[in-house]
Amino acid sequence: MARYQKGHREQTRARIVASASHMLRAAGIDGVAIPALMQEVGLTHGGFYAHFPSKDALVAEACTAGLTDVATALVAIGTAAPHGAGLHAMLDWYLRPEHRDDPESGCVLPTLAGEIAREPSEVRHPFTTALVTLVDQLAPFVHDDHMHHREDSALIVLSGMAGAMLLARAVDDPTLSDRILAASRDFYARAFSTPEPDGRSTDSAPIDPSSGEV
Amino acid sequence: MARYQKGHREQTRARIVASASHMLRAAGIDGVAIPALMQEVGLTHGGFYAHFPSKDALVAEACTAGLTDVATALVAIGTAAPHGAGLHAMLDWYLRPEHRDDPESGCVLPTLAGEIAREPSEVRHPFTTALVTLVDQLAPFVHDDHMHHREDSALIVLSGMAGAMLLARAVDDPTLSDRILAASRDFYARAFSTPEPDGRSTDSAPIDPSSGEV
DNA sequence: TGTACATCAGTGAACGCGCGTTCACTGATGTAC
DNA sequence: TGTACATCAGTGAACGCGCGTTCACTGATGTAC
Repeated sequence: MARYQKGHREQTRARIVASASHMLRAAGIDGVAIPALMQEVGLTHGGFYAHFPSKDALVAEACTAGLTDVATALVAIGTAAPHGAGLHAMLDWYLRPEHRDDPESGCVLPTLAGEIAREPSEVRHPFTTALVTLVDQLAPFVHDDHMHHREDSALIVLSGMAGAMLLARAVDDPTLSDRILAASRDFYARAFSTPEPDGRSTDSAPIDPSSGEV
Repeated sequence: MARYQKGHREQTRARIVASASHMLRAAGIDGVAIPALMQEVGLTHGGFYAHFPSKDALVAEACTAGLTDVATALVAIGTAAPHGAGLHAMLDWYLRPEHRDDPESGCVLPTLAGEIAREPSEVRHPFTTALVTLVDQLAPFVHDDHMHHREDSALIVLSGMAGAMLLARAVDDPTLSDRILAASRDFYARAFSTPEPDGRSTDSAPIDPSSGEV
């Protein structure tokens, strides 16, 4: 073995987490085996336990990392949009068919939240912390007349998007799947977009949703 | 072995499907092993393959059965509610904490849809058919000013409820979990309830949600 | 009425397989003296 | 300057285990003649 540069170990660890984060979204927690993961990273499986005490520890970290990635992407898209159109841009980005067809690089919630609910708190606790952070970052982009707390509205939009993507992916019929996404996109945009000074809602032009992965 | 009464075989098959339907919601598809399932039914694992050609075939049938159960329960609750308050009653029933805490007897969507998305069409196709039926049954209870199709509104409510339950179960913090459920309940009730003749929406009294399992 | 055989739901040992995890080992470099 | 040893990321055989599935068998009953 070649001698390693400083920080090599940390880099390897980060590569394991990044690969795991993508493989978990694609195949689910039970669908990812340590040997396959380490092969993807370019190492042999034995080395895994030099970096993580158990598969659960890796799952906890990879899920959290995936959720943080979504948060970053959503905030970037909301911020890049014209003033008042941030939520609309986020909805367009999240609920587009390309996202549905690429779960590996997409939001963690539709792919993994169902399994996370059955994981030990070692996984669920850091996941919860990351989710709260995501909700806090979403809140400034969400408007609602009736709610006192923007975080409530952010929770509703986030769970609504996740639920729509969940069903759109589970369903066998492409037409129905597209319809779930389109109907939800329109609905949440109408329900939560910032009203213009004159009182109408902002049905602003859609933002180009073709930018890269989460 | 005792000789069997007429229809015994069909009854055994139905018992396997019913047990599987509950066990799958509790532990996920990968979390249910054929030996454990057959033990639950009171038989040995070898007999399984006299009833089903494979685990996938059972999963397809059990998921569909679970979804049909939810449809039946929701329609019963919506129908029993006072006129115009059906959706409100369904939301109260679906999004209550007791449902969150008893996934085994609850809706299939938050527990299994994420895994179903990765299953072969042998599973996804019958699931889709059952979902369409559920949406058609929900549609009469849903009202919306903006949409032309009630089925779109029903899809939105259903995916919104599933998404809220998905996150409420994944999260580690009971207060946050309750908050997700309560906020979604209020929001969808406001957004989709039938308007009264005078134009106000029906914020009717909550229906007793203490009735049995799905 | 008696005997031989078919039926049929269920049994349980056995199969190959891949999993998570452990551990003795490798081999290139850094450090002590 | 030379030698002995420590360090350290990674290797790969091996462990016990439980999975989905197969299959020869059981034993009580129904049916043919």
